[in-house]
Amino acid sequence: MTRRNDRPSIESVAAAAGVSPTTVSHALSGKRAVSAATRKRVMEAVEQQNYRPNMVARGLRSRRTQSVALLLVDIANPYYPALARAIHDVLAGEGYVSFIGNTDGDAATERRLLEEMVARGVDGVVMQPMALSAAQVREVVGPAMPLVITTDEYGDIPADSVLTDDTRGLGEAVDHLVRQGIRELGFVDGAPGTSTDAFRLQAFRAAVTAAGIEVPDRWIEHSPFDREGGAAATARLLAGPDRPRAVLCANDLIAIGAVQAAHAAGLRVPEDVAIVGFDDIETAALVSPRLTTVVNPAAAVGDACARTILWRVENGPDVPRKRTVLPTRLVVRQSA
Amino acid sequence: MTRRNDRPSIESVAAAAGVSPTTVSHALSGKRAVSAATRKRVMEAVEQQNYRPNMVARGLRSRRTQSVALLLVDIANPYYPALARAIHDVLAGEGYVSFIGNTDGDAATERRLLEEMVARGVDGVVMQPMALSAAQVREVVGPAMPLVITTDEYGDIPADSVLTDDTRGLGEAVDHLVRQGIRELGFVDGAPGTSTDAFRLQAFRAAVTAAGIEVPDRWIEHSPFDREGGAAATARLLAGPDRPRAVLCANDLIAIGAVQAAHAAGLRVPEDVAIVGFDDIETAALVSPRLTTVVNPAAAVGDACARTILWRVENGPDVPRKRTVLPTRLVVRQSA
DNA sequence: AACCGGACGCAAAACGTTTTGTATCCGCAA
DNA sequence: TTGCGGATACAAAACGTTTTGCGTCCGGTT
Repeated sequence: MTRRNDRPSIESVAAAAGVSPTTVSHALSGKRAVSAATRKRVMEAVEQQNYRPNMVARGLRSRRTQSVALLLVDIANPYYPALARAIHDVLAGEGYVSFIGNTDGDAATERRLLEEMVARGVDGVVMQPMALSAAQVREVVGPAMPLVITTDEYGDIPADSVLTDDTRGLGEAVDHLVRQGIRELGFVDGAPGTSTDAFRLQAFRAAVTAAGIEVPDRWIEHSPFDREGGAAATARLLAGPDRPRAVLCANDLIAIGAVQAAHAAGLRVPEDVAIVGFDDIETAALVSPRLTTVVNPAAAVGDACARTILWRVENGPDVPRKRTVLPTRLVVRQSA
Repeated sequence: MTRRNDRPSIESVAAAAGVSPTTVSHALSGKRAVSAATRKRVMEAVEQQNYRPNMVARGLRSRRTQSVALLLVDIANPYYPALARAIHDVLAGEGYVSFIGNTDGDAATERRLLEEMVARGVDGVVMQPMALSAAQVREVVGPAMPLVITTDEYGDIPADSVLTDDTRGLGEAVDHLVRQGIRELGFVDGAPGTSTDAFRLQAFRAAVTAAGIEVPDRWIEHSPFDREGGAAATARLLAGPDRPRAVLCANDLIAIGAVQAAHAAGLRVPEDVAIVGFDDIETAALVSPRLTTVVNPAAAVGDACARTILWRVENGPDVPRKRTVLPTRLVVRQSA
């Protein structure tokens, strides 16, 4: 009596090939030598029964699940899909499979999702922590878990990281504006308390300082990372009697809102106020005026994350930490 | 000597609580009665050791992994993130975790990813098959696997399904055009051979027939589901001496390309040629002219997929199949 | 007093692999 | 001839749970 609705097991393959399960395992994994003739018989049995090893059993015994967790703030945010896609592609190429989770930048959710992933025995975690510090993340995943994070922090980060050099692209943007004689710059940052935002604002400050420009605090606004927020924040920025001649934004959605706010205020873009975005999501090239923006190389970031996690899985926790920083650059279109 | 770097096991919890592992399991799962006093001791031990059950061991024994696979064509396509997000949200609320995979609409990839997921013991699969038929998908996942698919087929589908009533929204679009006296309609369909495309074209034909309109074959074009393809296909459509007065598109990216092609041909939108999209991705409301389009309720689809898969997991393979069809509707903006 | 059934807890098997220790065989060198 | 080492294969343990079959205890009924 065969078990109903069941996939072939290593045992059934072994029986068909006239060998022990051990030998099948070795024939498939190559961990120990198996004679060519035996291997051939095994492979035929595998083929004929269409055997695929049960990965959960394998995972239990070998402590490798061939899976990694991808924990993003919000997959629906237009920046992430390209990143997720790139990660998925290189992982899939190596036989890994991806879990995905949306944290919403909430500490409790970040923690819960991390625990859920650890409990499932993922081989590694790629995460964009917002509420938790890298150290806190490290604590919940344990000291040996391969971990790459995409947000920067001061000091030593107990994980591998892949980052973007936001200051560089923002510097190009500031230069671009200055060359047009524009020195009155505003900035609409993301919501405070998130970690990206602090660093993007900091990058702006660095870029601006490098250009020898002073930006008054009243020209720095905060907004959620979406269009509505960007419109509202920009409206505030433009309401005062001395308004900036250009506003740089922490992401493209905010920038698109900024353009709308400028239009609503009867201002022309870029003639009256120049707007520059950040990320270069697909929409940026499609809105009107087409958005001048700093390109954040999402696919390259994803690619680097995936390669880094695989490298760490391969090499274990003791090899020194890797920190990858990818350049950003300005793409000039119409809005500035 | 404790094992190095190891999480607490059910055994260590049992020891701390002074009971057997069996009792801990029952205390946690509630499968058998445990006295209040014992349960309390167990819970305290769990708390104190911060015990989380190893899901891969649990999965091996119980054959439930609390995970589902989400197999989409391409997460980077702007329509999918909202869908993925909705699915993720309801699943996460029930303690499930999501695998994600991009099939690219390729038969071999669809098959490989499905097998990979099955091997990992997912509790269910939500998939948008493009190259494989539902029957083929069913065959690789086995007869008992909960399966919901989001593409329609003729005849009986061996899976639960959640679909959109594309004909309805397209009908609204046709009516909208007819009311403006426009009866010369073109259609830019997706790439032939994919399953969505066939059904969207069919929906267009149904809508058009219902309105008593005849559409000549030369006004029907095919294109990949992206902007470049849409522009090229529309250029072909508008090149002839008798061009349609309106072109409906199989998705918004194609429609955005169509607008560009119209502009490139020196035509005004919508005065010379009206353009209507499909999906209502976020970009649709941001391009210029703002796109009139059929809204495809991605979040609602995702929500329904997730609820359906959970329902099926709950109820087993024997309860009758469920088929959910969600309405689509026209949103009128500027392009038509 | 004997019986019964429910509540409670434990031991052992099972899930499907990988891993490790060991046995056998064979050829070749001493 | 003996001894030895490599090649090959197998048996058994292990991974960390859930599940199942029993046993014991207890209170209430006959």
